[in-house]
Amino acid sequence: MHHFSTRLLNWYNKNKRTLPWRGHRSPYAVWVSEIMLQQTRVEAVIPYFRKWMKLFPTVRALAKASERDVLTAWEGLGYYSRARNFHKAAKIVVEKYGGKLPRDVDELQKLPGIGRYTAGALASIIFGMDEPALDGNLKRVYARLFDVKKPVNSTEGEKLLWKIAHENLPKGKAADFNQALMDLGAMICVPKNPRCEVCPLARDCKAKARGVQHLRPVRMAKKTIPHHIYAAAVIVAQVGNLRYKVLLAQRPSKGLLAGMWEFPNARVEGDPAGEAVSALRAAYRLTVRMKRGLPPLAVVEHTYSHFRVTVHAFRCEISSTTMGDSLRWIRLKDLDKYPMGKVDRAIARKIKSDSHF
DNA sequence: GATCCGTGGAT
DNA sequence: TATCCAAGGAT
Repeated sequence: MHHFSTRLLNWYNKNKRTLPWRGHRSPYAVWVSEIMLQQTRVEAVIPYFRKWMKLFPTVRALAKASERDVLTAWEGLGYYSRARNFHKAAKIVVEKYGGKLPRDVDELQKLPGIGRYTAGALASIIFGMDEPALDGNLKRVYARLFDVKKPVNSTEGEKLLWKIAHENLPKGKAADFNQALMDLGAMICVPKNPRCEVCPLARDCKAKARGVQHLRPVRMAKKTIPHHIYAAAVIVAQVGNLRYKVLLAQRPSKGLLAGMWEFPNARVEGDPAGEAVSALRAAYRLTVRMKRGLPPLAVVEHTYSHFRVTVHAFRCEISSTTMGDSLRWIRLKDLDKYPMGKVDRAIARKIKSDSHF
């Protein structure tokens, strides 16, 4: 009985996905891909990867870029701290390592945005080092292959899976092996309805032998997410002939959508139209005025990781301002230069397409 | 060590 | 429509 890695690597040679960062000569390109792929699907990453490599082709180019340009390039990808950490790490690599990634998993892991998985992935894929890289795909595949009953998102389960990953790593072949398991997890050993009929490792799979592949991996239940309603103020003022400016607010440097720009908004409990003015006034100390009976300019629903929002964007005016530091007038045509989350970008697009402006 | 951090595709 | 969950890391 051969080890399953032989069958896996044969399958990989014939069936591996062709991805923009594969076979790339630049270690930096692999680094870009690994950061973007954290908790993010390949299809979502590909267009961002191409754009990023044009904007910031090298570590040095990234290190020299402004944070706003970095965040704007990341806009829409989510988990924006990845962009900030990557930017910081690029600067460190340029200053401390002469622009080259260290060939050492512990040193790699010290860089912001690089944890245990990414360090292993970079070490194996870039340098061919014998390091496992346990991501969501490998956890699922291993949980089935070895019929792991411990929850994969528990401390005990993770510890066991890393042990399995170390023990099964074929020496000298970690780069292909790690990526092969990722491709297998993405194409064959998928979360729901795994395609065991065409799986090269079906004969090795303990969960399948016991007919419980659908019950693996075991995962600890997550709590249900709350739903909140927000009222956002779209405050537009005319600057000149056919020229307008919009009032935007910059979010705090920590927490959700840290540092991103948004339309001034406040949480409301019930009827958004009825509570908007007082909520916005309390939140921003602006004297806001809203035309009565006017429907929202846009209603946007969105789910974040841990809660859901419905945002009603109202046309508002301000009669007097004691503008806080976070508030700023932005010319309508410059709206794209200010990185926003999905909800506020949707509102921004709505305004720009509005024939009134 | 549990919680927070975005978005979108699949089912 | 609602739920799951991704090439995880930081706090």
